[in-house]
Amino acid sequence: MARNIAIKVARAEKDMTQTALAKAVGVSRQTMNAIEQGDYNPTIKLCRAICRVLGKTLDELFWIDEEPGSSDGNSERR
Amino acid sequence: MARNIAIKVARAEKDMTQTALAKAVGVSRQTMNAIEQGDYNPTIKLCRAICRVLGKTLDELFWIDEEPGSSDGNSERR
DNA sequence: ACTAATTGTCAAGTATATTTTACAAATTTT
DNA sequence: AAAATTTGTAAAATATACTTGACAATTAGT
Repeated sequence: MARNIAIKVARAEKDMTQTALAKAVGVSRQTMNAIEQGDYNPTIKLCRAICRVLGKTLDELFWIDEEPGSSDGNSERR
Repeated sequence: MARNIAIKVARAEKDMTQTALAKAVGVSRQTMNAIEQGDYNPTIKLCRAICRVLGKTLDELFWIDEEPGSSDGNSERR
């Protein structure tokens, strides 16, 4: 997939470790790591939890970062 | 959980049936229905697909609509 | 009122998100 | 440069998202 750098940045802003974020969000450290690594496809419930802890919106943390197919680098949506 | 009315509305705006949306998004009709019904917790990948087809953002379709716990009616976030 | 289409729901199965344990890189601290 | 913390990765087990098939309830069309 594609690595989620937005989370890494937001985490850095809050000075949290992956382990800390994982705990705050109620999920295993490996799961958090895998998400940042882009190795999968979390549940929206988990995404919301991450957003709440990091103080970001879904669009900020989970929009772009993957879904091939569209192929052109257009950043338009809606 | 809580019914997702935003999707129902957005679907109406596009004059699409649940079946049509399900097909457009590559998922079964029952799954789309269950999501509108709030009976679960889709994958973010699926949420993105729905947003693309309906021309809405993640925040517009998938933010509020559940997560108990907070209990007060405060709509603040971030 | 009748018919057809759409929506709500259930049960059993399959696919995949998430956990646990465990270890090797890499980074930070002393 | 050694020790300690953090991060990347893997395999096996468990929980849950999603499918398929089938049927009742509701809504829209005639």
